[in-house]
Amino acid sequence: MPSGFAHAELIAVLVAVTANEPRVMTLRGGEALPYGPFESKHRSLQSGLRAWIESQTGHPVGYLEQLYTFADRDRDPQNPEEMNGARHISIGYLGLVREQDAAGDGRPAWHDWYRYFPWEDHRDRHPEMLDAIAARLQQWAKDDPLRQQRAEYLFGLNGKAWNEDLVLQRYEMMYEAGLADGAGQESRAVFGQPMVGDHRRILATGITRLRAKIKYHPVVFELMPESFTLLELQRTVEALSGLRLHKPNFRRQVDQQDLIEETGEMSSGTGGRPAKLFRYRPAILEAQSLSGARLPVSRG
Amino acid sequence: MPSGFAHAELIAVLVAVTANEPRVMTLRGGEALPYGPFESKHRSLQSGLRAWIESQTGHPVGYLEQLYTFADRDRDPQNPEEMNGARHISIGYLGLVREQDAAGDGRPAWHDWYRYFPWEDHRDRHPEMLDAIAARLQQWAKDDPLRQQRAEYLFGLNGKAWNEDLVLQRYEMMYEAGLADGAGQESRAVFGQPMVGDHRRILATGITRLRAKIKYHPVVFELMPESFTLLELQRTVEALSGLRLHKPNFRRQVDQQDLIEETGEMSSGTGGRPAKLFRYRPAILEAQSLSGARLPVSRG
DNA sequence: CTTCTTGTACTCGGTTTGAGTATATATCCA
DNA sequence: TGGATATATACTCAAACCGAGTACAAGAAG
Repeated sequence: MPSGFAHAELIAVLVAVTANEPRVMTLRGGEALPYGPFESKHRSLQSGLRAWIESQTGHPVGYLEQLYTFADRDRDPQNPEEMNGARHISIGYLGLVREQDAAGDGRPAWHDWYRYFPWEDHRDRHPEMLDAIAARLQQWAKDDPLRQQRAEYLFGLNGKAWNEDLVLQRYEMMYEAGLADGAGQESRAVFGQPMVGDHRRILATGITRLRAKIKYHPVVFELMPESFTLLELQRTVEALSGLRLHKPNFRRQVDQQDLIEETGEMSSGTGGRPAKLFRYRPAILEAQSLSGARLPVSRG
Repeated sequence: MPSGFAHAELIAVLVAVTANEPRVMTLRGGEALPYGPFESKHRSLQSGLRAWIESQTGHPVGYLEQLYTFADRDRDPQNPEEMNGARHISIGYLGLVREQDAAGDGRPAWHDWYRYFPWEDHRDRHPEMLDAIAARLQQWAKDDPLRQQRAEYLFGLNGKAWNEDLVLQRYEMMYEAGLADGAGQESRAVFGQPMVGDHRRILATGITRLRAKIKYHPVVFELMPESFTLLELQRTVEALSGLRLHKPNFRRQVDQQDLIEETGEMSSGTGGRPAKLFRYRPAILEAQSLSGARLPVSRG
């Protein structure tokens, strides 16, 4: 087999938010992400994947973005022989689909993504699991000040602030420390549900990307129904970020962006005062930047 | 050839900044980016590519990041038969190397990247070429209000502000309009030096990524020598972003980030008052975020 | 010693952001 | 019927940040 040839496939992190929980599409009882070889009939990977996903979920993909190409040599320790010398390449994609209506005929299974990363949900309480993780990490790092410092930073220990964007880096440190996968040292407890091969890492990559993206690009709306209340929008962002947001400020931000408009209708009250319904305004192309970082430009 | 097998290679956008000009490494007299099949001997793509680059340039790569995987069917219209059915995949990387000392023995050629995108340099004047481009675009869009609006947004026409981050989107629109490549309609002038296949698009992807990245991650320092003055740092950022920055504000920002420290030495005056020399402080891991986007978090 | 060029410190007003308060309008249930 | 409860929505206020500009310091060049 000539060098330069490889076995290549697509793998997708498909996200939906239902009932304020972020969900991800899985196979094999939740232990694998959907994947498959790509067909050559479509012009671009993007369009081929889009068609495939729609056939699988029965729903159009609102947003699709390439995530990362995974190609390290020891990716899949399960069958190293099968590919007789060729490298194994997976091109990962992140896709957002609108709320799926209760799992359809049931083949694709959607699972709460916090099942795989329980320590990432800081909406209602500080996850207790974090204390156990911190203890194990501290032991792992006890002879290495750099590791300690990094653990503090990544996991918000010793008064450091929690940064919701560091999903992948946290997972990688846990993996290194043997807390993520039973493969190496199987005696001790492992945190979060494992997945096949490196699928959990790929999922972490997807979550990381999405958490970063919602801050400066209005992709959340790809997860919302046609019309929604401001609180529903907020709950969706909270579900993704794993944080509770400050309601008045959230509203103000959304308002300033000019991304939504009233539909004129009201929500059919689910317990409190009815709320105005809004719809997304594909605001003059994707011109908006939900708070783009700035350089100190000079005029003249 | 079974579906799922593909011809795979690496392609690199290698950037350095010399004499306040952003340069990119090229082959074939500046018409191609460096590329090649990957070797299987290294554990990860990253480490293999790193070794390869260092052997080519004679310099260590400071920063290396995966860019994008290009795999569309009609990527390389030059030799569609050669791969008998297998798809052609290129995994693109962005690499930053420190100032190369005057091109060494000359094999790898470094070229100012504005040679390929002359309209992207707004440091000293509004590029005249933009007017010609605007005219051609306006004609191309004259029957389509959406195209018009998008052109205004992308190219800062009719009083709209110029956004330096939209390099790739601008290039893609020009490509669509037939302004980027002589292949389609060869009669009219084409803007910027073309490259082989889709290499120019890949370069645009790299520039886009880098311009976005310098705003929230301190990667600029990978392009700087050991010690440098604040103005040198500013000039480097300006070279990359294609903008002039406001000096006092730039200094304030850099100061606040706590990313650099004085070396104690002074610059050997190149014309004016000597400046303090600074060095990068690998500030407590990559904890810094040069102005991270915020969500309106709530406490409690 | 004057002018040029670059470096460095400071000011000032407008905008954004974090945090909190007050009030409106529904449903639920005793 | 009339709280209690839950949600919706409008304001306030101070701190931080940012864009823009000014003033002055210090070496180099003529």
